[in-house]
Amino acid sequence: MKLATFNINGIKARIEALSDWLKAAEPDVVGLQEIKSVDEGFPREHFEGMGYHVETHGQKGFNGVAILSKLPLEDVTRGLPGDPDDEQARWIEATVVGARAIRFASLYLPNGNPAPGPKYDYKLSWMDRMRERAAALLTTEDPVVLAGDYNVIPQPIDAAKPEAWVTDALFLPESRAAFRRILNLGYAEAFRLRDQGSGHYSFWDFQAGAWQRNNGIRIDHLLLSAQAADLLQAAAIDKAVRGGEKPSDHVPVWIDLDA
DNA sequence: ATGGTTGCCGAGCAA
Repeated sequence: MKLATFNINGIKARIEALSDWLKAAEPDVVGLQEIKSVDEGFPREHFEGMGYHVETHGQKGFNGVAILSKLPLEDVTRGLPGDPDDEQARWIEATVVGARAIRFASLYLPNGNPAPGPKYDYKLSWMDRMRERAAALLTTEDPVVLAGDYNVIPQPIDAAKPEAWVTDALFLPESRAAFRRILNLGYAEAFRLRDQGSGHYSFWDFQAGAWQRNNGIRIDHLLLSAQAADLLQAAAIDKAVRGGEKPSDHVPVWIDLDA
């Protein structure tokens, strides 16, 4: 089973690019981020026509997450628990019903810039809440896959120019420590499990020729519970998507599970 | 330091 995460940066602007990638890569399950659309505005029928079940958790103008799945989705929940006043659409969960059920989340972790400030406080408190939810998910029997735009550069090797990010919310020690605390619950970051090398990125800024200079960062991750990690066959980044027509600033990251 | 770009929508905000 091929499962992916893809921050598409606006579903309306990315219908073509996303559809082209779906046809080429044929993923079974995709977590989307930054759909930047309300649920009613999401082109659900288009992707249903391509053979996917569609579940969305959107809001007007920005944020918004979704799950596309060729297999049926059950027990869909929307929103990250822990703060009833949080109205930002950044989390959706569902159980993928295949030969083996998999609990899958699509998440859009807050950017947090500028740091320090209220946006950074929100990022860190959101990560606390995510850790609580990630811990709760480990008490179930099913393999767990937490896929999304984490807005965290885990290590210096995950940036072409780590020195340019030292004061950025994506790379501050507190952000990286909060990410490690989630891993330490018992999650493995899939790409790092398979590849210890440097120079692999999932995001290149639209500005300042970042793509042309390969000035990227790796911030899109799939976290696997032990049961999921045991099934891992492959993990990869579809870098070439960034060079396509009207690309997102992120590219898809995917895993293959023996499930 | 600044500016550089894109998408949401129709003015700035978010990234």
